[in-house]
Amino acid sequence: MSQAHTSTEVATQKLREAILSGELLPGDKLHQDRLAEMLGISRTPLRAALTALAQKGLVSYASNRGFYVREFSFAEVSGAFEVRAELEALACRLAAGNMTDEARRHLADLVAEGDRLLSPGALLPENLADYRRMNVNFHTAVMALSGNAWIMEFVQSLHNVPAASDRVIMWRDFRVLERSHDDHHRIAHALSKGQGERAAALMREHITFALEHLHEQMKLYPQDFLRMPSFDKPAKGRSGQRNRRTT
Amino acid sequence: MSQAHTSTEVATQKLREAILSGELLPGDKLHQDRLAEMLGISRTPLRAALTALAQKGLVSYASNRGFYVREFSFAEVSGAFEVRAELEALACRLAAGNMTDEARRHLADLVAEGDRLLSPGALLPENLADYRRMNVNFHTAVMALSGNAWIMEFVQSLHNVPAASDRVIMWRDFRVLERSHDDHHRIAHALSKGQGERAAALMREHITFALEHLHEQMKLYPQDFLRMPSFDKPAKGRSGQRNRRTT
DNA sequence: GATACAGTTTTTGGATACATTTTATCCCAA
DNA sequence: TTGGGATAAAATGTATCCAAAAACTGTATC
Repeated sequence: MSQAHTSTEVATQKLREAILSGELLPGDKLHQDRLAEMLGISRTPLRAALTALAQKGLVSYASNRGFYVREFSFAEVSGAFEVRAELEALACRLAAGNMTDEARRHLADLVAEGDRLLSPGALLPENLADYRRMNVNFHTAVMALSGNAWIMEFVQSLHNVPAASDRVIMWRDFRVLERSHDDHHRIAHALSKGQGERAAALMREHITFALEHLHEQMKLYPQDFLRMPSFDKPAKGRSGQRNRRTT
Repeated sequence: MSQAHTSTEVATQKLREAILSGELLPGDKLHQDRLAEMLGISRTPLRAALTALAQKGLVSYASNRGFYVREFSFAEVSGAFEVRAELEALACRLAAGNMTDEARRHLADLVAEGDRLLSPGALLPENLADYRRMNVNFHTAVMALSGNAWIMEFVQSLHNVPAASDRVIMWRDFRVLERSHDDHHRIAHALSKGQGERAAALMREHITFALEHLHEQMKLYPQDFLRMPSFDKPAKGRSGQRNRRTT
């Protein structure tokens, strides 16, 4: 499947992965020479990749000063949820008018898969990745059904914000997980019946609740979020320089 | 005041202007050698600029095939309005809780300026630019007051879509202009009183109406939109190759 | 007359080299 | 000791050069 990709694209993808996976931490300086050598390419395609990621909001850039892994304030994370809630609610409103039998089936399948993954009464570690994928697919499916490509594009951007992503699953509290998945049930149900406003309201609540839960989790288990944006710092602080050389 | 800008940034800005002003038309091929020579820079910073603009959605890119000025379908333009309506409505809801006396005064000033510009009973050609600026400033001010930077960022992106921009003023029908400006009055009023939902509803209608009006204008004066996205074509058509060499 | 094909030309992608700016170091003076 | 400033070192921004890929052109063939 991987074919004829240009080095710039490969580098962009690798850097994106490294940032989203936490291999590169917010605030890290992105030295061009070192990174280029690590990736086995010259600085030209690397800079192209960095430029692209900067526009996409994953890295920050200052003239003559270079690129850094972007840091997000808690306000930005919180704001990302607000906007996501609104955009995905809009997606529901639009999707309700575009429902086909195939679409209904697709959503039902995703919901059923979630049921299956939660049926043991807990989210087993080996099911975490699948659940995550299912969750992403569900939200993506709704946005695709909306027929408005901007929604998908912007929500994708917001997924670059750590902790604001669908990828982040709060697996500690099973009750919360069940409730969240039940939202999916109800959203799929409402959409299938063409009830756009109802689905929109559910989706808005679904995402708003996720933010609230995230907030609580951050208070309960702050250590889980240490590798995340500068949550503890009030605004803009230079994060401690770490020596990372894990080839 | 403008100094110390890197040539990449200058090129990015110039290209953006050229595209948004219509100097470069959707579908135009962006030859690297020629553009670099025109701008008086080498291909390296030019490519950085193009890469940035590609991520921002102003130009499209295909590997080994180069950059083109992006073309938008009518569905995309229409979708841009939908999302804008939702995002700016959200901005109103949030801004209502952040109103200060200074903010109230700022909005009132902008509204008053609009009154002044419309007072002759028509939008005079020499006032067009000022009215445009006022309009942009009003919407920007509301988004800034929301305190959510994502809203501003995404709406800015949508302004890259031709005809979906605040810059585009429908000046033909003065009645419509008056009505639109009256919306500003009411939005500012509602916000000043902290009535977020009311302001949001007004803003949503304000923008939805703009789309509807655009649609009508396109039917009435199609020639005004010939230089715009491929509106007349159903989906993706190669726009006729024009020979443009107006140095 | 249209189409497929091969060779040429053009254009893009990437590597390297150079120029400019920023940052770090060190010395000296207050 | 601390501050300032000159100098050195490093990193970034840009230009140029080379390789690979695409597009173009003309010819031959059906």
